[in-house]
Amino acid sequence: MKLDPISSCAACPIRHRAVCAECDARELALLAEIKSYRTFPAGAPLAAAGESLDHFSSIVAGCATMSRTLEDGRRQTVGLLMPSDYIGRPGRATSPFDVEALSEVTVCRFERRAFEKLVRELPHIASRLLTMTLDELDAARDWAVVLGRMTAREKIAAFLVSLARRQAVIEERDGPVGAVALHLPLSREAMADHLGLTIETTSRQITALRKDGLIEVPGKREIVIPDFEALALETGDDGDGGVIA
Amino acid sequence: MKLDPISSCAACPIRHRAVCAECDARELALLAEIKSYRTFPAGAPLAAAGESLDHFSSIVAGCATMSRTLEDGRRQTVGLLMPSDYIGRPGRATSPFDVEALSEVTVCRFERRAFEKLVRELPHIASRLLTMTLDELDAARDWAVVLGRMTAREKIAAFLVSLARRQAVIEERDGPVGAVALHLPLSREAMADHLGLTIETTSRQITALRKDGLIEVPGKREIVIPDFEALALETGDDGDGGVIA
DNA sequence: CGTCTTCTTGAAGAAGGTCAATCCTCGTGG
DNA sequence: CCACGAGGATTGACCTTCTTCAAGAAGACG
Repeated sequence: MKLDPISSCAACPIRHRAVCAECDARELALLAEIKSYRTFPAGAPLAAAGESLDHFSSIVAGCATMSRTLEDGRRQTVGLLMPSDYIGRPGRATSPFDVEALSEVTVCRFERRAFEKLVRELPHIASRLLTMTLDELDAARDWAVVLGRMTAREKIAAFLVSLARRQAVIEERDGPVGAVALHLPLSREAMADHLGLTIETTSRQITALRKDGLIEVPGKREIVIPDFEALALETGDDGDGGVIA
Repeated sequence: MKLDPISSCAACPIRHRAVCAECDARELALLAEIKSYRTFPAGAPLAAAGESLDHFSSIVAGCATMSRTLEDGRRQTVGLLMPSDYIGRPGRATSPFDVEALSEVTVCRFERRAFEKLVRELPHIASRLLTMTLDELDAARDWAVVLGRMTAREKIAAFLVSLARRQAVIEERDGPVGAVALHLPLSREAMADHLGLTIETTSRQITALRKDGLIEVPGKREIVIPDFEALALETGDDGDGGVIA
């Protein structure tokens, strides 16, 4: 997906969910002056743990992982970045995690210093950034429950349920009910890293869910959930604490 | 620990780290008008998942856990709240998690509506809240690495290392080096819930670390780390991505 | 001094990891 | 058009780690 570098924010697919969501026309004009688009191919690094990160970027299109790799090679993905999610933060010049494009990724970005100035001077930016960060914090804590206490089967189910919910938001549909088709933006290996499992266990549990009729697997990167509520029951979580993301 | 309800913010132990840290004298006076202190005994619930939460509270003294319990009783702690940490958020009337006092806890709190007004009208509050939330998000993501990829032994080591670091911050000392004494604010069960382990595995790994000379255990709630760096090496993380909290 | 709670230790079992072989699927080139 | 090869995915066999179930020790407290 290519975007015209000077295209209007009005046509931006993440206009109403990204860090600019609360901005008015005047503020958007200020942003447009200093924003720039950049596209990365699948597999490209968008940031590296411990390295400098000079921009604050919002994902416009595509999908990326945020992860850390331990000295001996064990990797844990700590966030799956989808359109409207951001990379970087005001007040810090290095990234604590690796960020890697899963598919071709287009970002809308600001030079760090300039963005810090925006956060200081435009309350609509600061306010939206706070809301998004609080939401991300809740999501990260929800994910800790998945990583710490769920079985392999439940982890797979929880991941598919959360992915279906996020795709619904991105495509501006209602929350998933009944039968849902899902495209997986990750390989089995990336899923395993996200779930704290091995690739073999991930594969086996997908097969098990398929044999139990809870999912169909028409292609390696395609999942059909015939009954969303039934799959959600497999997570062991009654969901009263908020949406898992 | 009891605090005078009308005591001056100037003498507050979390004055320079809490959500009010960036406020000037004039702003503190505004806060003082609407703040109230409340103390909870050990074991008391400060919030319940799915229930309404009418205040934004900062922990002044004591320690609490933030957790979720699955339908079948499995529990995962998603955050260990220490002085200066906050409970609640602007724009949301219910808590996504249970919050429970581990020791006697004193909080400084604001009625939710009043706090939302503060966030809107005092940029120093909004800015500090954003910084704290971004830090919490990094910490939650760091913890995901512990939960998802570390062994039981590494989890215990990572927890003790992170606790030592946080205690140093709270007591306004330098970061831990060499020999460090540590008071555990949690029971073995609470530690297990935090680490995604059983209480038995937690106990066994503490014993193993003791037998290996990496820690001493003078009391059930007391740990001495004779060589902080040696224990940090047991976490398998080289720490280049930021402090684990 | 008993009783309750918390912690520790032991033995057995299960879940998931490791190692290894095989299978797709798709792109390439003969 | 079809054989070949490479990368990812699946499956199988075995093994390690952690959990489960059970019993006992150590404090804390009336």
